[in-house]
Amino acid sequence: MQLSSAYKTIFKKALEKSSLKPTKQREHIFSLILNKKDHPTADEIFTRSRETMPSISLATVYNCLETLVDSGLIRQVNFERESTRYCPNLKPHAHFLCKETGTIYDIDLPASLFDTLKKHLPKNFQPEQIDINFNGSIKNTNNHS
Amino acid sequence: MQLSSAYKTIFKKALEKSSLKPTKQREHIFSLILNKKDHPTADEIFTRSRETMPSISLATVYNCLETLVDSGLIRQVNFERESTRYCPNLKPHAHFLCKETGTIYDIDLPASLFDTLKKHLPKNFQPEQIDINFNGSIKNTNNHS
DNA sequence: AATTAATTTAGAATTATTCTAATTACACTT
DNA sequence: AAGTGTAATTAGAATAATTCTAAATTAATT
Repeated sequence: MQLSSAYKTIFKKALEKSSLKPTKQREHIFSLILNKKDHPTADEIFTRSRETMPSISLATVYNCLETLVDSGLIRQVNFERESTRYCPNLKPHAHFLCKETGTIYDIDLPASLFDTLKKHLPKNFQPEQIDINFNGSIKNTNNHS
Repeated sequence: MQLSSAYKTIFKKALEKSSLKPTKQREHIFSLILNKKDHPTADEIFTRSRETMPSISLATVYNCLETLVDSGLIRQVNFERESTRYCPNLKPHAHFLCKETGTIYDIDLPASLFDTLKKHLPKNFQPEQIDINFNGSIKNTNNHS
């Protein structure tokens, strides 16, 4: 579980901007989320972390995730009141939850669509974040051959 | 806390469609949400219910809310993992959470915008629901007079 | 080496929600 | 009107994700 040197720089810069330290644990968790982009929960991240860093605690996982989110390195994804999941994709996108499998898919969207959305707000409303969540199912496309 | 006769019909029809009964408790909670459209939590609804129906239990409030949502009479609103809130507005709209006051605002959106969003999904993705949540702050518009 | 501040840690506490099992209400039959 | 069966309500226990607390560790600085 290694961070490429490019991401290592991004990681350090982002944390230093808020005068936070690029610790082993923070880097470990960040690399884990980057290398398997499957929207894991804190608990899943905890389990995966332990494989290569057996001494890490669940509280640390929560702490690190919070600092990574605050530093803008990852995003939170929430569907209803399910466990919070984490996403390293920072491009403008929405999420689609398949009700049958529980899988979350990233749906890329043009930035213009977010602009259009913002235009529907009253002038004095200043959005910091916009979450767009679909949920539904994924149709089987067998071609009856 | 009375349901208008128009809403009473809607209420009964919606429940009967899923062969559920239009009980006193269900009607009470529905009317409460309709008459004060402020996105209350289950616990707030519980407190308000007790004022006029002191024997109702919290479990019943949760049960009733679930049946009302399933019957399509109200919608759930979730921001992060905060308590679920409930909304009687069934028109296409988004929600804006003001981080300073905690107030949730309905943001009306044209149905066409939801259609546009759907067009960005892969063809075999079938959305049942689309949630759009803004959060941010509301700028003070004093005119320095 | 000593001091300080930040981070990590284990485990307890919190809190919204769901579950369980008993009771009540109600429609339908006799 | 009494009995039966099913759905709904109820109180309280259980669950589960997350946050809190206080102690221990780490790392940087004097």
